[in-house]
Amino acid sequence: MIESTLVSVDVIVLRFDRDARAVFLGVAPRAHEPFAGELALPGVLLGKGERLREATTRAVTGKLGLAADTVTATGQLATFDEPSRDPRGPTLSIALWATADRPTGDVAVWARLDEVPPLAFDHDRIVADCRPLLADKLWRDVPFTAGLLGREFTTAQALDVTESLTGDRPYPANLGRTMDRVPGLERTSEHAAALPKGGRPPLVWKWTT
Amino acid sequence: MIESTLVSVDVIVLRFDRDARAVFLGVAPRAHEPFAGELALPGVLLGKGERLREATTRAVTGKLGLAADTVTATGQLATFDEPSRDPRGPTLSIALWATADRPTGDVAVWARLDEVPPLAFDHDRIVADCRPLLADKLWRDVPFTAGLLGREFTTAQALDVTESLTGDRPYPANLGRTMDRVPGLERTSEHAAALPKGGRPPLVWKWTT
DNA sequence: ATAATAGTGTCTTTAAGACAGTATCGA
DNA sequence: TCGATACTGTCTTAAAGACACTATTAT
Repeated sequence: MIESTLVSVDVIVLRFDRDARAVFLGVAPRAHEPFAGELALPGVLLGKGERLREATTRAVTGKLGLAADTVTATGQLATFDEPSRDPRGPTLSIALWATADRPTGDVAVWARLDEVPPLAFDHDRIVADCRPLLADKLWRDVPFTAGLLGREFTTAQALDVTESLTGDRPYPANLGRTMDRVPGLERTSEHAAALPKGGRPPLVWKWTT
Repeated sequence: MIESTLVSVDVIVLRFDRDARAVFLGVAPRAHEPFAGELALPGVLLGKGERLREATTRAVTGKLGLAADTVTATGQLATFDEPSRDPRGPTLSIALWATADRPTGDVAVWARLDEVPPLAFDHDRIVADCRPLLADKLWRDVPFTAGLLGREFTTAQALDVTESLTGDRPYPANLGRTMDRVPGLERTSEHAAALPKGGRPPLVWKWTT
């Protein structure tokens, strides 16, 4: 029998903050060596027979301290196999994404996706490599998009999320047409609450499912 | 220490047969239980510290009997974590793709991609789930496309590959414009050898790298 | 010449991008 | 009313799709 590589699961947890109008990445200082005290993606070793989905929840609750029901969706990104990525020995890292709807707990540090601080292990590289994959999922991967934006949102919020993920802000009218083509997404005639600074109250988009 | 899941690597090996004008999937009858004698994707257990690229080559040479230098490119597809996928116990399967340029050895069975026979384990599902990912790589992932088509090819061959992967055959003129936009691909003014049945000799496309 | 295959030019459709102009709120 | 925000309609550009037509070969 071949001696097997350990498999770790590292999670890119995203949360859209409606007040800050930006998408944030959840990281946490490491409790143990190596890299004790340094910020890192939440990650755990995959147990025997454990599903990736379970390990994702375990990482997000255990390492970030989020409540399990704040995780709205999860999925795969890519696998990193550089043998020297962990000083303790060769491990495979499966990068996954998760979306959270509110910042429960007090361990997590939330960093704007466009200002991610240096991270432990090869996590900088994981984030850098996965960013285009995440940007590509927006408006194409429905669970991801719905997980990030929530059940109801306005065009302005959709613009904020798009800007955080892709780095550029589309014209509202054009994004509206893109959203019209997203299956399961519906432009309602409901008005959201008016904004603090005044201005026309925006219409609400909803998922039909 | 948590007991770790075993990691296997299963490879979708693709080869374009210019005579048969179609893309073929490389599979082989299993030598041992479980599923002895049944066709399966070439797969191996990932060794400790082994790179995915090495394991891919090991699977393709060991299980399909191909010479190592027939593999023209490799890459990742997705991870399958169903715990009951292997009757011997829970294993994670990382699905990878590889392209081969000729059918060396005598173990491999080459099945047309549109007529894949039933396979062992959950390999039917792996192939089914990965087919859209493969179709998406064509003309977008340059190493994949070049690995499949080879250094030089004609428009007719590009049409054949596209049809095998996507299930529908574009108009030659339109595919030509798509190829004009592929970085590193060049429309030459060289003519390929005339065809057996007559007809105008086609022009040759080449990779500049 | 004819069958067979390859390549070119153009029209149509769809999606993305860019704006000007209009609408609706709070103060 | 004015500043601030939201929505609508239209023009432009780029890509994909669909063909009619022309070109070059073997027989």
